[in-house]
Amino acid sequence: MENMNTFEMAKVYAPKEMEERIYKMWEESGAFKPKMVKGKKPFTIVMPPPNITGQLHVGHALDEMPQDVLIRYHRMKGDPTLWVPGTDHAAIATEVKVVEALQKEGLTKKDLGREKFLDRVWDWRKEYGGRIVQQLRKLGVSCDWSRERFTMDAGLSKAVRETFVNLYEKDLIYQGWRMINWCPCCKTSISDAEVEYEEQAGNFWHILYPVKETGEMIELATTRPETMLGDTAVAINAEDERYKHLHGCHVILPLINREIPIVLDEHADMTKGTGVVKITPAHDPNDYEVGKRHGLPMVRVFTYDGHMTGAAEAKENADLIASGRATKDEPVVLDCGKYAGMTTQEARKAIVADMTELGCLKKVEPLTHEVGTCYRCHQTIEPMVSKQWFVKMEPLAKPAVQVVKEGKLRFIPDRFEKVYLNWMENTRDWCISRQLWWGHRIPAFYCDDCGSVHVTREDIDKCPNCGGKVWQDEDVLDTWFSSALWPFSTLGWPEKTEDLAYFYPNSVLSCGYDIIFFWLARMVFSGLEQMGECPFEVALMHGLVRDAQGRKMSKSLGNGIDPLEVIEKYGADALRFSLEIGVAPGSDVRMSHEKIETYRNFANKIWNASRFALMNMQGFEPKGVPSADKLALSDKWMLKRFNDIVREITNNLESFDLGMAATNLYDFIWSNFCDWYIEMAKHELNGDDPEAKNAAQETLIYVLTGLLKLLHPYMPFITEELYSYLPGHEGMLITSSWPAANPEHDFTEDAEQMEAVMEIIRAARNLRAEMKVNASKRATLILKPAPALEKAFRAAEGYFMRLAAASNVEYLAPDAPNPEKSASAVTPGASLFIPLGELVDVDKEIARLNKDLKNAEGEVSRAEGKLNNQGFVAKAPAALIEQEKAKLEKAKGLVLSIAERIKELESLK
RNA sequence: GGGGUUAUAGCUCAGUUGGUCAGAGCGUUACGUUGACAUCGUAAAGGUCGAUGGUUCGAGCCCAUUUAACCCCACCA
Repeated sequence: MENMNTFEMAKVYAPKEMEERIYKMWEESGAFKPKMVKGKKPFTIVMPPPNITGQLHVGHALDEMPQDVLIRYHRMKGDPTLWVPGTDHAAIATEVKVVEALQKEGLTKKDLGREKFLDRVWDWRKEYGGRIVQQLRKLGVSCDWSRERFTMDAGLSKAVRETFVNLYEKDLIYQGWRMINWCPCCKTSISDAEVEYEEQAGNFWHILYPVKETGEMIELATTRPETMLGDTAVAINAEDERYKHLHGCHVILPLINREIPIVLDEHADMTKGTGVVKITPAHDPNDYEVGKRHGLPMVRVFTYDGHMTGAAEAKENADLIASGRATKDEPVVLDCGKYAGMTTQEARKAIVADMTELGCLKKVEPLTHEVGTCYRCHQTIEPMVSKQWFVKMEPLAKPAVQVVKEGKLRFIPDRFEKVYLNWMENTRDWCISRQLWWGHRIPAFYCDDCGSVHVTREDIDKCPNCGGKVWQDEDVLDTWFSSALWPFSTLGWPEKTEDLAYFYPNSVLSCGYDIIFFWLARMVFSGLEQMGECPFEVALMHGLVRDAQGRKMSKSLGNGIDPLEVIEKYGADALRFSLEIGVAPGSDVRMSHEKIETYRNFANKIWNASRFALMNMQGFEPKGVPSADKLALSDKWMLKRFNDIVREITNNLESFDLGMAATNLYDFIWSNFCDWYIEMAKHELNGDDPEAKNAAQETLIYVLTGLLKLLHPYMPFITEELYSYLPGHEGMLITSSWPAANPEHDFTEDAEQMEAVMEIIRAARNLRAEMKVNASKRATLILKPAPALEKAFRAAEGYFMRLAAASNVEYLAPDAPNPEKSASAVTPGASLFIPLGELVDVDKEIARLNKDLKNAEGEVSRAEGKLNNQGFVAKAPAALIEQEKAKLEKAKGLVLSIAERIKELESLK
């Protein structure tokens, strides 16, 4: 490919035109597909599948970044690298969207019926499901789209079914009546993990129940008076002296005059309130347990859509019991009479009013308490007793705890290990059935004739026992049940595919810490159970995106950042970099347009640095690696520093310090490469020594090529584009090889000399700035160098002239008198003088030098203190002591030189 | 109630196993357009690393106590 004429390169980097073109080139070239090599360890990540309902938001961008960085790094390293993308059917979220769409047409789910409704969801999916996947491409994700999966596609549905049947056969899935979390808004059960607790203002209602045997009133407190109609006991503690006389007595429930027993139970805490607690087994998890201990009846008073039950529900329930299809575990439904049909909130008001009228309300005490809400719709959760399917967690959790304790699964940062273990060690059975239509239908078939239940891999229509007609369970599975299988279901399981054998277990799983319980934990035990191996070795956690003030981004606050808009304006690379740079693993990221702009500017910097390099390549044929003999001091310094940064970035990536690697790259490219090296190289490039020029060209291209490679995982588009312009490039950057440090370029000594030169340049600039010398006014730079460095300084004259505005450089012997009327400074490598004639004010000169002297003296006393400390000398490592000694010598020398200079100036006064 | 995170320059944050008189970006100030880049350059100002005590020759980093903010988990009637 011919080198691009640099005149065609725009002065300003314009991402918009190139990103789409480059992405298309990558995708069509097959660069995203792994090169499977037998015996070579692959690097695999599965992408957390975004919901098909999703619109790309900046949280997705943050989610993809660490993955794409690692994937691109490993691909360049030469590992067989696979990143599997896909989408999640998102049972509730999607169903809600489609129901809403129907509502606009005046239709309900029931109007359509199950089959037609599902057709509508698939239509919806066809229309919108691909949207998020197209949007992800704009971020530059380099996943293998040919392996894209969907949690509801045929293969994954098979995996779900296989898993369900496996667990059922092992007795790890069971069906039963249990206390579950019910969302009256979504009208489905949800798992414990899906309940979010919110602090809410509420009341403590102190109410009075009359005791039948003694006629006295006992006081108890409740936060939910509307549940009292479902009370089937009152509990006191057996040890409670206050109530010993009530053992065996009963109370008459006001409002409905139901007689219920007073039971003795440890749940009643003597130290809390009055020590008396009402027991509503059908609507409170604690009371449910108490009820089971005492064989109390369960009375349900709420409907599944959040109203008080009435005659209709009660009759239905009675019929069910009469038909024998209800079990003893099923609550009896109460006709709540005058309260029937009220919402629970309305009932609360009415019941409190009626109790007040009866004189049964003693007092109301305001309090704030944690209320469970649904993570989807944020409505209050009602605990209900309901027949559901559960995964038995204890046997599954055990190995999932083990793998972490044995270090087979490592969390980054490791504090999340504790979060994970705490959950895994205490988790309760997982309620997996959902009263929805969109999702994987539970493969359980019921025979009404013989009452048997059959869980099968293939659908059946006849009862295997009696040949009677069977019907399938109406419910579907929790959407997380299918995503729990993602690391192996996407590779073809339960089929024994080549992909599965090669890419399982995965290498890394990266996700936000907010889905550790929903997803990560469940993948671990599912992988262990179905595959016998932990699904990944490393769990790399990231945080949440916040706005500039640290608030969560939300629609209501309007503080969101639209990634598509940002990409349009600043480019995907700028967005990507701003999400990664300086972010410690697992911590939240603040985002703002200003921040993204900063890294757009960085992209522009690289663009222009490359433009500069290309402008200076006329007639240049790169040989690949610069050889030592013709290299200038600055070239050697650059090559040495490049070695350093290659090692540093590689180490950082290996240890998952992605934010650190980005910071290092930013600093290195801007400061070392652009501000220093390019500026110095201009001397050779514009000089009349063709060999020196060639060496600078060689170095410039070598280092620039390497830097583009190092930066590529973070800023894939601009680096790919620039790489294509470089002389000597081959193929695409995305599939090029990761740079390695070249030991022949470890020019340590030359680099030190260069640093001494740089120090003089800084000092000279400082002097000029302080003396307010116009930048365009050149002046003689007089050096009194340390003898060992004079040669290096003479070689660096061009840099002094170019970077320190020196008109010429003169040298003084160590014992020569210092020039008069000069601004001066002292560096370890040399004293420098800039004769500025009348501009020099001796008093100011002395003042400034005194400041420097003070600093140097401070350093001397610090180093001396250290070296005089017996403990330090005895215990510190030898290298450190040597270093300290060297520093002391240096500082002492400085003190002497500065003091001498001051003395000299004093005498001039 | 249990667990966790954070506290470093005006703002946002780095600082990897304790060892170069504490770093960056933005902001501020002063200069500056000499053909890569004003989406830029040069220089400067600015911090007793939340507080107290301890371990150590040596602490921003380790330990204890403490203050403040935030987060997660938990069935507190």
